[in-house]
Amino acid sequence: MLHIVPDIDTSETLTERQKAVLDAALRLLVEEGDQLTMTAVARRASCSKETLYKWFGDRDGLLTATVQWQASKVRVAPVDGKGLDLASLTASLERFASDWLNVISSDTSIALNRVAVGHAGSGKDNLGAVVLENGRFALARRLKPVLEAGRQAGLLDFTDAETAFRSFFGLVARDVQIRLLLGDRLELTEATIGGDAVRATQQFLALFGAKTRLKGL
Amino acid sequence: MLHIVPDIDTSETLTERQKAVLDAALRLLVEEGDQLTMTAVARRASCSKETLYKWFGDRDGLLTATVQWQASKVRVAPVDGKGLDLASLTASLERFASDWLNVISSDTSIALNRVAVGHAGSGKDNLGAVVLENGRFALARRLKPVLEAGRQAGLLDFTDAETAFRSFFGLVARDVQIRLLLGDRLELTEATIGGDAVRATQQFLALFGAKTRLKGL
DNA sequence: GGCAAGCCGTACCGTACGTTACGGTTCGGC
DNA sequence: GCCGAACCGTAACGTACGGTACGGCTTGCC
Repeated sequence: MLHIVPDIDTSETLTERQKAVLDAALRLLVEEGDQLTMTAVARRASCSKETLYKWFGDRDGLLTATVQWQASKVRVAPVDGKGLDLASLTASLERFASDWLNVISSDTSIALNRVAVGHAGSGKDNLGAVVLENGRFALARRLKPVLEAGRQAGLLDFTDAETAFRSFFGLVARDVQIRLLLGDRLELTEATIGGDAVRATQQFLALFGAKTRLKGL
Repeated sequence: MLHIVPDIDTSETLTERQKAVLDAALRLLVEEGDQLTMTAVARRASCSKETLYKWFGDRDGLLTATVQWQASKVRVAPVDGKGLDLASLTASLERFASDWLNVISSDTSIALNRVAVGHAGSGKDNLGAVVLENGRFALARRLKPVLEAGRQAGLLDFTDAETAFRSFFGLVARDVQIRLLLGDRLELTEATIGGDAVRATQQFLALFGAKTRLKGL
C-alpha cells in the first residue's frame, strides 16, 4: 500500500560534496531524463566514476539517492490550524492548491516523476514509492489536519478525511500532471495557477462546506 | 498544444499477420515495460527481426505502431444525446466515469502510459501525443457533446465545456492514475469503480447542475 | 518444375554504457 | 618531508541490444 515511509532520512548523512554531486545529477536528470549516463554525471559533477560507485553503489543507487535528495529539499512549512474561520480556511486551501500546481508543473517534478514512472514498470527499485511518499502522500499528511480543523470549526462537513482530500486533489490537479508527463506543453502562468487554485477551492467548499449558508440542504 | 490528430488511421492498412505481431508486442510491453527487446518481440511473435525492421523501420517505429494499434482498438460507442433528462444524463456521466476508471486502471493502459511518459522525456517520438490524443482528448471529444446536450436541456449550467469537462475529469480520476503509474497497488474492484463513478457524478452535478432544485443558489 | 517474393531463424556487427582498474594529485596527520 | 587515504581523470573490459546479413523454407505464379 506504499504508505510506508520509504527510508531513513538521508539528508543529513550526506557530505557537502555528496550533496553537490547529487545536485549535478539532478540537473542532468532534468535536462536529459532517464538516459543520463554515469559518465555524464561524473563529468558534470567533476568527480570520478569510481567515486560515484563507491558512494552510491550502482546506477540505481545514484538515481534513488538523487530522488531522495530532491525529496528532502521540498519539506514545506505546515500550515497552522488555529484560529480558523472561513477566510483563513479558504486561504489555506488556495495556498495548498497553488503550491501543488507549482510543484507538479515544475521541471524538476516532471523529470523525477518521469524516471520514477519508468522504473515502476520494472520494479527493481522503489523510486515510484519514494516519489509518491514525498509527493501525493506528503500533501495528504499536511492537508488533512487543516481539513480536520475545518470540520472541528464547523466549516467543513465530511465523514472521511481521506475521501475529502482525494476530491480536493482531483479538483486541483485535474488533467494537469498526466498531460505534462506525457509531454503536453501546458503553459501554467502564475495567474493561471492562482485562478485554478481559487476555482478548485470554491468547488471544494461547495461540495464539502458545512451547509449553514444559503446553499440549503 | 498536441490537439493535432497524430497520424493517419493505421488500423486498416495492417495485415492480419501484422496485427498479430503488434498484439504480441503489446502483451510483451505489458509484461516487461519499456525494456522489451526486439529479439524478445520477434521470438514472442514467431517472426524474424528482419521482418520487424522491414515493417516498422526501427524500435521506435514498432513502439509507435503498437501504441496506435492499441489505440485503434478502444474506440467506444458514443453516447446518444437525445431525449435527455436528469436520469439519463446521470447514467451517461456514470457510464463515462466507470469506463474511464476501468481504462486507466487496466494493465494495458498503465503499461502504455508508462512507456509514453518515459519517451516524452527525450522527445524522439510522439508516443505521449498519441496516448494523450486517444486517451484524455478522446474522452473530452466524446463527453463534451453530452455536456452540451445537458446544458441545452437545462440540466447543466456552465460557460465553458472544456472547463466543465476538466472538473469532471478531476473528480473521476483524482489521484488514481498517477498512483498506478508510480507503482502503487491500488485495488480497483468493480464495486469500487461503480461507487466512485456515482460519487464523481453526484459531485459534478452538485457543481454544475442547473440550480432549479432544492440546492438553490 | 522453375522461380521469385516473403518470411523465419540465427548468426553477426557495431556501439553505447555500466562497471572496474589504475596512475597521478591533493591533503591531513605525524 | 613522508605516508596513506580520498579522489580525479581516463583508459579498459564485458555485455546487452539495436540493427543487418544470409541461408533455408514455404507459397503463389508462370
